[in-house]
Amino acid sequence: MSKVSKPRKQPKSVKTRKGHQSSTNIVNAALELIRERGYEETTMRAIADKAGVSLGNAYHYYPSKAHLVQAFYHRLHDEQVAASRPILEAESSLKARLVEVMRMKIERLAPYHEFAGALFKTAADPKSPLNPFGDESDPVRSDSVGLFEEIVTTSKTRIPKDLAAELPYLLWLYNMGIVLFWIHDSSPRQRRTHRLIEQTVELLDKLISLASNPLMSPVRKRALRLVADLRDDIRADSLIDSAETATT
Amino acid sequence: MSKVSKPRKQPKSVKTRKGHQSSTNIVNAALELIRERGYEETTMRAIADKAGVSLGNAYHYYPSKAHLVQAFYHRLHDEQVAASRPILEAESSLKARLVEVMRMKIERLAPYHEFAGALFKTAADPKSPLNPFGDESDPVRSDSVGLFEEIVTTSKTRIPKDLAAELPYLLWLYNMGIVLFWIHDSSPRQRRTHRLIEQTVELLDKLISLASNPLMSPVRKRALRLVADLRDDIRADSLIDSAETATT
DNA sequence: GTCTATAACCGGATAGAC
DNA sequence: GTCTATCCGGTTATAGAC
Repeated sequence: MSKVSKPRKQPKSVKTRKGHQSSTNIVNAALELIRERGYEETTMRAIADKAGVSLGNAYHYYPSKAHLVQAFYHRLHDEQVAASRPILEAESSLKARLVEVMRMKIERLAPYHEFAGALFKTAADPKSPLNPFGDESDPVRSDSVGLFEEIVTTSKTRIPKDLAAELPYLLWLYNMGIVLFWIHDSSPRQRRTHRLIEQTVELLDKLISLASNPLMSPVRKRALRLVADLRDDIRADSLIDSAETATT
Repeated sequence: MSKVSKPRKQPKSVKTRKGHQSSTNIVNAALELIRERGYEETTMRAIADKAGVSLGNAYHYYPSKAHLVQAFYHRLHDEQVAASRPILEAESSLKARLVEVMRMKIERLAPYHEFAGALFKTAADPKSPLNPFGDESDPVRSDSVGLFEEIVTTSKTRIPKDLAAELPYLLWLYNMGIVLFWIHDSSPRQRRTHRLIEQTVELLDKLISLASNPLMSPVRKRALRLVADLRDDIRADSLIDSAETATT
């Protein structure tokens, strides 16, 4: 979990040396342009131009603009994971770790705030490769859940076993929620998102101690079972397709 | 709250009788086509054609395709609100009401499931008129919150005052979450979403009684203050813009 | 000043020749 | 693997008609 910058597979089979060259040229061009100008302002034509290939050729390697954006997103994510290392070493309580990691995450996102909406827009489509719940996001997602797992298991805060098992996934969901809020947060330096993080982490921390109370065991168990179900279901999605009529 | 089909304002000033005619022709054409073919398959050209106007003319009345979709969404929403009337009369407990209303909502959404993703996609952009948190969605949103308000206040379930004040908004958020899940739910008849509703409402109900316990008062108060803050902030968003540098 | 229409732009995506 | 030529659909510019 949370190994940084493992080589991501090429979207389309790259057989020749020249092919490899073109392919990487394209991602690099895309990455740079997106960083400079944002998502919508970066046209496929500009990317192809900068990469020194034709438009059609760019599409030969990356089936859609979203796939290129995914590469951008991957890199961002890797940087975030790397940047959490020092935080985990400096802090040992769950609460402090969460606040710091979440703060850092949205701070690193800050330069992209103005076009994050446009980006998020393409991610919202279930069919998009950027959809955070989808198959194609699986590597990033597990990596991210892995980070939260590490935050939880190596923290000095004591947490009931059953809760500890689901907490990483729940925290990942929480982190998605914060990002969603951030996207819609037009306050000066996204101050509101920062406030939200502080307050919700505070609350989360309290809720975790509450949930650890033996009296809460029944509710906790029920809630955790629900979470586990849903988490598995997401994975199952891609397998079902038939049996549609049989169950009607 | 929850008055059905109040006349929605025309997007662009309509001064003449003929203008009014064109304007409504366009929405009607859009509504019908979207219902039949879905969002992406419905082109602006097809809408204009069916409405018997030119493409440019359609844009004279509706500044973007998203605005036309908004009309579709409004109608859907009105129907949902109307359909909850009988449920409120038949059920008096908060729990039963919530389950039934949520069930009904997604049942009515069912015919549009396959293209709901595409639709949602345009709604995800903060700048889109369809963005559920945005100004342009305000009428629908308050209407919807109003429905939950009625569900809460006229239910026989006893709820602490402070919680009751924020609960409608919280339930609206909850309902958005369910829709988000539904969009990604590819199980046969969206069975998983139904299961999710049953289980989460069950849980919500339990949590509400727990939160009503005087021992919980401090946590509850803290959580509610947070919610109130955020809710107000969303509205404030549109007012800020300057002072950016001053706070840096 | 309100409506309507035609023509064009722009950018994501595809076809098909080499 | 690479290119050129096109398609397609949202959007815009602009000019004439009422």
